[in-house]
Amino acid sequence: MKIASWNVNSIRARLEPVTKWLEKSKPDILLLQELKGSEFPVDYFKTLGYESSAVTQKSYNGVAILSRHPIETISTTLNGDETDSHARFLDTLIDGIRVINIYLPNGNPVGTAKFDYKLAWMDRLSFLLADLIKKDEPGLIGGDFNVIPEDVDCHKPSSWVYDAIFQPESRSRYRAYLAMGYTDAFRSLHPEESGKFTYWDYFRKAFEYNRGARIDHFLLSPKIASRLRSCEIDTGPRAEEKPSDHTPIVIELS
DNA sequence: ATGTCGCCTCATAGGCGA
Repeated sequence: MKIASWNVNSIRARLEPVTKWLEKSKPDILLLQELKGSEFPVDYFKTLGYESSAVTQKSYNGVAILSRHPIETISTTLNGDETDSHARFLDTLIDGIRVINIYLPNGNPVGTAKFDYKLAWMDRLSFLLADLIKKDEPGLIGGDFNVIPEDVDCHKPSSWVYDAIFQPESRSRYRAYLAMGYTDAFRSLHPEESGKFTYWDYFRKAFEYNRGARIDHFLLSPKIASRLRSCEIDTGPRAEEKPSDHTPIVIELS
């Protein structure tokens, strides 16, 4: 079972790259973030052989799951704040696995309500994660976490010190997820590797110089972690014309 | 501070979010 996650920075602008990548990589499941529009092309992906479930919003955010297997949508909102209307969360059941797609708030600039929202969102997510552990469910949470877990997960820590994705408050919450028993799929299989990123700025030839950050992750619940066979970052799409600023991360489960 | 995208509109330029 091959499962991938990709922040596409507008599904409309990225329809060709996504199609090309699906046909080449043939994942069973693809988690998409930053759809950036009210419409999701359900029928189009159906012609490519993928079922879909999407949570959309005008202009901003938006998450979707494509799957070759039937999708049971469990929830389109993250518990804990009735006033939160952002399209950032999609909880599903596919082939007996809880598949949760998140677009965690960026949180910049630090010191504003946006950063408070990010931290509150991370706290709300922790309750769901604790629940999955308690019920001993096979599940995974994938997506754009907007968190650089460790210094090795960016090209140069000093250039991120004022960024919300690098703040101690963001990173300690991410580490608390791991302390609960979740496995960071990429890091567990590549414990020492540096310079492996999923996101690079559009500016200043960041990709060419590999000045990026590892902020797109798969967290595996204890019940499913032993099934992890591989986790790789596919930098191919980032090198193409008109790319997203993120590139796909791919896991394989036995 | 800056750079570059993609979105939207009090729309073909500028603001917002990333």
